[in-house]
Amino acid sequence: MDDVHQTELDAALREHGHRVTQPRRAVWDVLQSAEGHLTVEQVLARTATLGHDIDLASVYRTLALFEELGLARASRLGDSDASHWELAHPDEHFHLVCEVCGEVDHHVGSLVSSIRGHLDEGHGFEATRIELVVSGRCARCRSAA
Amino acid sequence: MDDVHQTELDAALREHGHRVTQPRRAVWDVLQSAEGHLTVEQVLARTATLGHDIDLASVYRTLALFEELGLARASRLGDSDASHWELAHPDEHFHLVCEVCGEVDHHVGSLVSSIRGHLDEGHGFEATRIELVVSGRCARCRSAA
DNA sequence: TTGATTGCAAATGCTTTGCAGCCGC
DNA sequence: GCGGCTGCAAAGCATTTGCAATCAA
Repeated sequence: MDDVHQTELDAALREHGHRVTQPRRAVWDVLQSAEGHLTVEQVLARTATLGHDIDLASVYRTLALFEELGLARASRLGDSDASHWELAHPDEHFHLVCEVCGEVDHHVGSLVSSIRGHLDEGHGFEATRIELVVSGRCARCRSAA
Repeated sequence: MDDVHQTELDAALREHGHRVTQPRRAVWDVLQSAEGHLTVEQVLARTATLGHDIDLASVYRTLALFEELGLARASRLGDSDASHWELAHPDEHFHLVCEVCGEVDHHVGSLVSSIRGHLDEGHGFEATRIELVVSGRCARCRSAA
């Protein structure tokens, strides 16, 4: 698909002694072209659309590897049991989940990093991972009501 | 156990047309006397210690009811699959999970409400529920390293 | 009495794992 | 060729649900 992105994947895998395989390329492609969050099932479905016949277990294993390499991130959104995956964007953000329309919005801002700083200075807690999920009603659904 | 607390439970249940049953009293007792978070299995174990023989499914149903009534709250902490339950304290707080010692700390402060205000004013998003889980290393484990 | 609630057991849904064969290196 | 990866199927967990018996009101 996108050779530039594939090169990025290749480098990350090789750097840690992992092999570049077809399932890993396919999952990577899907994450690159996704506009938001995808469940594991959705990732599987999209690889199938691209003509790949990958096993569900491999998708799980691939996503776990990507997370370990810092390439992807999982979030528990809303009341769903399934994890939602996205590329690990360098900018810190959090999620706004609308309980009415179900839309998940990415909120980029200084909030997350200010939380980190606040904790480190005030309480000596070194934050490795900050997971912030806000549920409620988005502006559109509020005005529609 | 504590009659004052039981009265509180009775009122909340009756107000919504629910019955006051022995399993509900028992789960309520356990949550009251818990110093932190409990998994469903832990709640079950503690009711057993108190001499009650409750089914696991009933514990799930009871906790779900308590959440619906605003009496309890569930959180996904750390990398564990199981939900962790606690009483719904009126003050907003979030959780600091130490990846080294596993301790979960409650952090009370203005951070959560300031998040709510920020979202409402700046983006029209009405936050119903704010879930903030911070993973990292607590001060003690940092100095121990 | 009467219907909400429980216990029991089976089912569900997401995720993980064991293992033999395959493929990247 | 070697060893990491994959596909397949089965297992593992947390959680939910159907249903008959039970118990609060």
